[in-house]
Amino acid sequence: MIFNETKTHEITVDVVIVTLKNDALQVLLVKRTNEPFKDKWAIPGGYVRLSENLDEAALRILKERTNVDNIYLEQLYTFGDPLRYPNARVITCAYFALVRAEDININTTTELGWHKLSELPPLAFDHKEIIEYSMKRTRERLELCPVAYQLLHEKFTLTEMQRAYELIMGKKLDKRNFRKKALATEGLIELEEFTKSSSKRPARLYTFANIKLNSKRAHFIKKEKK
Amino acid sequence: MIFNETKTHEITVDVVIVTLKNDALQVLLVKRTNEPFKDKWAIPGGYVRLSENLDEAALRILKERTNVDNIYLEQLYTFGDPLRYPNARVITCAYFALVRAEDININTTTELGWHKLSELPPLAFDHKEIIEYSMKRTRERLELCPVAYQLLHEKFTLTEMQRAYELIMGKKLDKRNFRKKALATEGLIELEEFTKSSSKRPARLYTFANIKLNSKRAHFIKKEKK
DNA sequence: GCAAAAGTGTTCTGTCTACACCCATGT
DNA sequence: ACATGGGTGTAGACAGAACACTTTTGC
Repeated sequence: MIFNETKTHEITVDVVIVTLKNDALQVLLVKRTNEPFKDKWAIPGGYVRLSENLDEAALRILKERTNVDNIYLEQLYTFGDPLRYPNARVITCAYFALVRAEDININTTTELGWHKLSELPPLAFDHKEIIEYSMKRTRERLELCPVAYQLLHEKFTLTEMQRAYELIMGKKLDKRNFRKKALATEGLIELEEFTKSSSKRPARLYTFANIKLNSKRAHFIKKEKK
Repeated sequence: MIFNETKTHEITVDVVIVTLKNDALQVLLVKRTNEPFKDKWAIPGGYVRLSENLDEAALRILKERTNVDNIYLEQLYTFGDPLRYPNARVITCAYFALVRAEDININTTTELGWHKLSELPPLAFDHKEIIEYSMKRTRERLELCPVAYQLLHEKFTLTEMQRAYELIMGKKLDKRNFRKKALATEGLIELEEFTKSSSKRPARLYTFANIKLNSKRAHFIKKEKK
């Protein structure tokens, strides 16, 4: 270890929290009340405490902002450009979480709220880059395992699940192919319940068992009828 | 930003440098001369300078230790357990590099040298975990694009390439299937040169064009005979 | 009875796997 | 001539893509 000029480095954790709301992917942003970037929007973040590891810091910050825990949360990437933070050297470890809109109980105010990914306001720091990178990684991840269920209600229809996939992947999917693949996904449980929609044919509801999300590939296991 | 207890955080970059040498994957280690972990081996690392970003820090440290540049280098993961570094809070951003043994010109001494991944000495800090994680990620990556060529000479035989894959993946591969896939890989160039081996049938040599390594998948493009 | 979303199979194409023999060279 | 590694093809299984009509309900 040769150099010793680290005294003014600081390290933060920033968390990209994405949900599905009003048929759009939305990210939780806070409006900054101080310089730098006063009045710009930013993803929630905070300093890492000495007593906690990075995962714990991300979970704590997420909990503080959204009151959500026990969710899919992944370290994304560490951003350390010297100029990313004006007048200081702040290195940030970015985390990413997909959450159910219904699990979140925040008072959305003028300083805290959901913003559609397609209509982002001006963002502080390099947070636009962090959000874009997180969606890229989510797309790659979604091809390997069905993380999108984190966005859905506990019970959901296949059409809702398909819509979540389409929003993340940014393209339309074939209904029959999607359902074939979805039904073969490990952990998907077919319920004997149906939507009681205001009109239209009722749709069967499904739920997800707790499955390992880091499985190499969504495996194809036939489920038996009850 | 709520907390402000970061004064004693320090941030380093550690680089896992792997090469192929004597028919084995080997990692470059330095012997620590100071406490903590005096006389244990460690992967090369150093403090991030205020003026450089994390990639630059990793490249600089790699250059200092190995005199190699212009290589495949990827940020792996940031390790920030409070107890990973005794008596200090040092968060490290781990990088990973595959290098050609022939490109490296280090004086291997009792304090610096290659160690087989299969016979690692006792390591300092959490460096064993970092090395294991880096190999796991390399395996995943290798399924998507032919990064193993970074380990090979500029001109190589398909058997050499296959051996590199087998060492990384940790399993035997079928010769005919491997060659079929390798020959279809984008960027592979078939040369009109052959090994002049001491005995045995000469083997055709190949080389790699500079290709984008982050392509989604090794594409299959037929190459024409010269 | 009609509007609207739910639900359902087959064909085709391409990739992956498994597998055994002949070839070219040096000695 | 033989030992050694170099080099080649095919058949079967499986996954992904394309594609259209019937069913069920509320109104």
